[in-house]
Amino acid sequence: MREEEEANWFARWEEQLPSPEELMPLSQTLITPDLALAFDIPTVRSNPNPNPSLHHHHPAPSLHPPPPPPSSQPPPDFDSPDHLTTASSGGGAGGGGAGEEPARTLKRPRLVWTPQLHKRFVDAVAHLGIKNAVPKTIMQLMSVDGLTRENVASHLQKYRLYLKRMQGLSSSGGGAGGGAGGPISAADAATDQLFASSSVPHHFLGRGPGPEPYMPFVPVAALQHHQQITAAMQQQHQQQQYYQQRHMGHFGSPTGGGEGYDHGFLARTMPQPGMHRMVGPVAVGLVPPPPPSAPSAASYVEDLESGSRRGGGERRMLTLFPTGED
DNA sequence: GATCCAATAT
DNA sequence: CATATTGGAT
Repeated sequence: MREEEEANWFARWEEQLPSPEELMPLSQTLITPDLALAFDIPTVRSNPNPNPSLHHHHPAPSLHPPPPPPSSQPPPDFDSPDHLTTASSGGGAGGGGAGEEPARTLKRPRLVWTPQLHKRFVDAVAHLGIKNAVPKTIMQLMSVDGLTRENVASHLQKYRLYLKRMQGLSSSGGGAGGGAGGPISAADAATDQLFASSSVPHHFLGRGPGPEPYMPFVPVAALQHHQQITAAMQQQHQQQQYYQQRHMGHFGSPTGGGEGYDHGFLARTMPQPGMHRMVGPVAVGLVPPPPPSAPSAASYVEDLESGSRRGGGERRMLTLFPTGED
């Protein structure tokens, strides 16, 4: 019964995990020093990112915004491509960038909730239970560096609306896609793309207060590290995407086949075949405080997927959703 | 004071 | 439309 369901859930979960190959392909290569410096993330989220023994490539974009002490220069981050409009800073400039003052007055670019991020979000909420799923907690569980409570709060707000909407809708189609392929698939309005694509934990709907159903435990793998996701990572891509979206209708995706865009970055590490792919919560030194009646497992952790799936024909935004649900 | 939440602004 | 920001309430 319920256990079975959960078991399935788990199974599916694993299936969704990205394969080692998809793991960290690009990523930091695009991070510009500017960007790195630009991120002045005040939050005290830990990010001891031990950085896996990556190849020569530099440590992950752990854009740890170390409070730039006055006497500090941008780390010699190897040469990186410029661009990435971080803003217009200065005026002009162009060229080079120049002013290096870390500008505390920098504003971070809008966070873009990619399916990957959203998934983390949903999983976190699911594991926390509606009760404990408040921005702060969610944020902590997500362990995404750079993510702020406000970011989560905002998204949560929308997410709740989505759930609510879904509650009232059970089978009648209102109009949108008309077809109901399932209880919730009806919602394919452009609005829900993100949400619709992600699996909504059943207990969410129609569920009020009450003890949480308990999610499957997650053995806290004391495994090594997995790359910590940083909002910055997302942001990089986000920026590009956002930019392109705004300025170009679609991406230059070769119709028909040319993929040409698979960022499967944001990966999780630990390809150990045959072993469960659970990773420990990144924040090893900062495990979220056990909420009053928190779900047993403090670390649920989950995966990230590569967002490259264009089925052939669909002209949705690029990082639409991959999860090939059943 | 912190944080949640809903509303509102960009 | 998706996020950010603000304001009121807890």
